[in-house]
Amino acid sequence: MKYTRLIGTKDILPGETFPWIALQNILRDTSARFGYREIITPLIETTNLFIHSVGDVTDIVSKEMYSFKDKGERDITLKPEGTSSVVRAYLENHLTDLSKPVKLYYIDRFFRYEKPQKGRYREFYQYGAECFGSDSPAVDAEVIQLAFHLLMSMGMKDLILQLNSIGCPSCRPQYREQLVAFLTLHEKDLCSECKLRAVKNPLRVLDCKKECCQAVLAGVPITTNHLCPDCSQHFNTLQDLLTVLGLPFQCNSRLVRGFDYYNRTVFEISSTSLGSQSALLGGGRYDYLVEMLGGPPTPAVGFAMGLERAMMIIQEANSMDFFEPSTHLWIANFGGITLTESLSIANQIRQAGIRVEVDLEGKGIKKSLEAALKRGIPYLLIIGEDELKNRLFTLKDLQKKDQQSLTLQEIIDTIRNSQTNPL
RNA sequence: GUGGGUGUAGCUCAGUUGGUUAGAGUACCGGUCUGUGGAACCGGUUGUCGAGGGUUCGAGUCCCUUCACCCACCCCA
Repeated sequence: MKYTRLIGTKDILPGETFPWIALQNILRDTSARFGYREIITPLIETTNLFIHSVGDVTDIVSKEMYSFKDKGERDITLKPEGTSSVVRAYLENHLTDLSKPVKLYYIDRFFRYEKPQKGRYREFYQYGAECFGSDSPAVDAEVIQLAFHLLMSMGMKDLILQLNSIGCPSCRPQYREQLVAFLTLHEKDLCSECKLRAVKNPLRVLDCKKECCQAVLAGVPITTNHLCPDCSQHFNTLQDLLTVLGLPFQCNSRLVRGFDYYNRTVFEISSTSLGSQSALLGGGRYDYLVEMLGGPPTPAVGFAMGLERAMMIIQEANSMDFFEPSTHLWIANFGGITLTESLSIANQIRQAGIRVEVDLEGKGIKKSLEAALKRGIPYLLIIGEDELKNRLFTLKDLQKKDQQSLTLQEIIDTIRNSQTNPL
């Protein structure tokens, strides 16, 4: 094979595209039901945007970005995540002037230089929702409600919501201090990576899965015990709201996120029916990011969902019905004038919204019959010289196995009125 | 980045202790068949046996290297 697809990329083939589109339809429809509006941002951004928003000590920025210089010597990066771009566009296009809260969503593709495995690619699709301009816990609750609504519209079950609060600039420093003190005390028992994390990004130590670290973490100071009164109240109100809304959750004091811009609420929804790559969706509050990127103080909440993993669950559970439009009518002909006429008649029938294909090689009835049956096409139209004489064509119903001589209009009516393969 | 598994036709797979020109099914194309049912029969195309090197008179088979895919770790969605 001379050319092959790049590692970690995927072709979506005929037969697979329609489930994707159907999934996107669900995402758009559900988002609209919550008042979210779609935003489309460029695939590329300046590299600094991600360094400043996601954080330069995160794995994504430090080793997973597709970055390059363009011919104008500009530093450019293929988007590794969506929130940074949305915030940039929100500021650059003065969406700050819209009445708050501003609710946006995106369906986009992103790039991360990671080792591919099940449900994870280097080029991947994400849906994301972002809500700007309110620090009310009701926004957190509604965003989580949207997340559940989306997943359930896809027919998903076995969902687990994990919830935590990681505080704000007025309470996190103190917590961080205690955490670092604790980690320093137990430094010798931590794994080599966590020894580094303890200095650079101590919160990340909390979700290390290594046994040695887990043992140490048994006695670790817990974020939710160190929240300031405002954060604490915010977190409690959110939990009350979720309870009232009937959204089941587990508080997990070890839950943290991989991006630096989060504060207060963080959450993750996973599915027990996935293997190791079980996280379907994750997000949280980022009240300081807009300001960090040069905008006015603007509290915000959001989450992102990986669509490959969602597709895997949907397909395994067979939980969505996909309808791919397929051809209604195949036209058999005998070449020459009958082929020319077939092309012309096909277009007349298409005007009525019917999906028509013509035997472009004029190989006669037998071959067309086989072709139509092989493709599962329900109707076959025969256009030969006999038919052309009196403009009465032979329409075969391949399911009922009968045929009749009809005018063009009668053919259109017959196909439109049939229940198979609707328009 | 680390570890394990797998690579033979578009797809599913045979291929003996190393032995001639690498096979089957399926798919695809053509014919029987220039106006009627998914068939049947006949014929045809497709492989650098993942790639490179080594051992050998001889390698799909043994050895080394490498690449890709799958799975797990890491990380993330």
